[in-house]
Amino acid sequence: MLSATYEARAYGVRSAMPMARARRLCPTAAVVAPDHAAYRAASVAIMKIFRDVTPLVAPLSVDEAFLDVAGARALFGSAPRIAADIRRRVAAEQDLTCSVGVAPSMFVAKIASTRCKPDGLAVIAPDAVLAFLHPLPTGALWGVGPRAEAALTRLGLHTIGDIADTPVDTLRRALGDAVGTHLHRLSWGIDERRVDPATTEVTVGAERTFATDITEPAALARELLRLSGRVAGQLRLRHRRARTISVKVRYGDFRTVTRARTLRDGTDVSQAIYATATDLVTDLGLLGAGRAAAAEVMAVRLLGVRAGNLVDAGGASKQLRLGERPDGWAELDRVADRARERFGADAVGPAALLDHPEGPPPAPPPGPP
DNA sequence: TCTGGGGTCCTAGGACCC
DNA sequence: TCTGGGGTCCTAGGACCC
Repeated sequence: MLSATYEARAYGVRSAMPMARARRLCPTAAVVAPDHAAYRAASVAIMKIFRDVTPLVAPLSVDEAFLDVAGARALFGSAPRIAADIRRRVAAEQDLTCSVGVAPSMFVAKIASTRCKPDGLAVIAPDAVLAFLHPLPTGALWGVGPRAEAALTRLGLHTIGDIADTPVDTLRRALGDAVGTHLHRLSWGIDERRVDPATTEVTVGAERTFATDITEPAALARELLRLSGRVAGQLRLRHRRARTISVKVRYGDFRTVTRARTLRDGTDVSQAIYATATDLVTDLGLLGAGRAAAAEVMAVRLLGVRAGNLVDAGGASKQLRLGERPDGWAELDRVADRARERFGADAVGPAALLDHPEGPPPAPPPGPP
């Protein structure tokens, strides 16, 4: 399940909850199929409203962004005034409510907006920051999840004020250097991060949880091919290439492992990513000749492919090494991209992914298409 | 209560180099 | 020949966020 209304949340329904459980908790709930295209369109529209105010917009997700309005005040009035105007425009143009936190720093604005949801406006003036923060529970801090909260509780710390009154070395011992130092600074309202509109992705990935656990090598290989194609497509869309390919496997018992390999050159080629991913999964004993005896093969619940160490694709194609010949896979991707552009996402795809439940495994990596 | 899918960042150990 | 320290890169795992 993707999300839940506040009425459903009153029954204990949360986002990311399995559908069956959500229905159990709230049998009267209406279930609506998601419309991702509509969400994307609304997202683009509200981000444009933000950019009408300032170029310093850092999107946090489809429906959230940080805005630095310091320079916009001369034009549009005080920060609270700007916030109210944005809320009005979003309501008028998109028929959506939104919550806005106004504060001297990003993390205080974030906490403020969280606490005035839904459809609220919270303004925390600079001299009110500590009075606002210190009574809040430690879990309200951005970056304090269940684990860190438990560790803080073991130290007898329950509020942000408690963190502020604790020596930073105590926090570092309990939570690690980075987190300990960071939380202590936040507890005093110190956050030097600036709104940076130029952030680019560090990794691109795709993963899938199976409805039922998979043991069939052919099915695993097919999914690997599909995921590799999606990742490569995202890379080409962003004009990026990846040097590191990693796979993620979650077994039936929820144990999760990752394996990664860094290549000499960055790639955005479906087949290259698929070949590397296949190698990594083979090394785990799930595919190929080294596959463990059938009885020992763990059922796989989730399979993922991720591309990291991204570099700009630039204009030039990959340097061919001595004795190396272009193999046609990159050209195949380009042709397929153009076909999908014209005829839709499902226009072309690997034959191995055609809809036959027990189809043959995809072609092995090497060899021209 | 058995847990989506997209990400970010941190830690820790090992290899390698100066 | 041995030793130390620092920096960088890579890999694996884990916490956390929306």
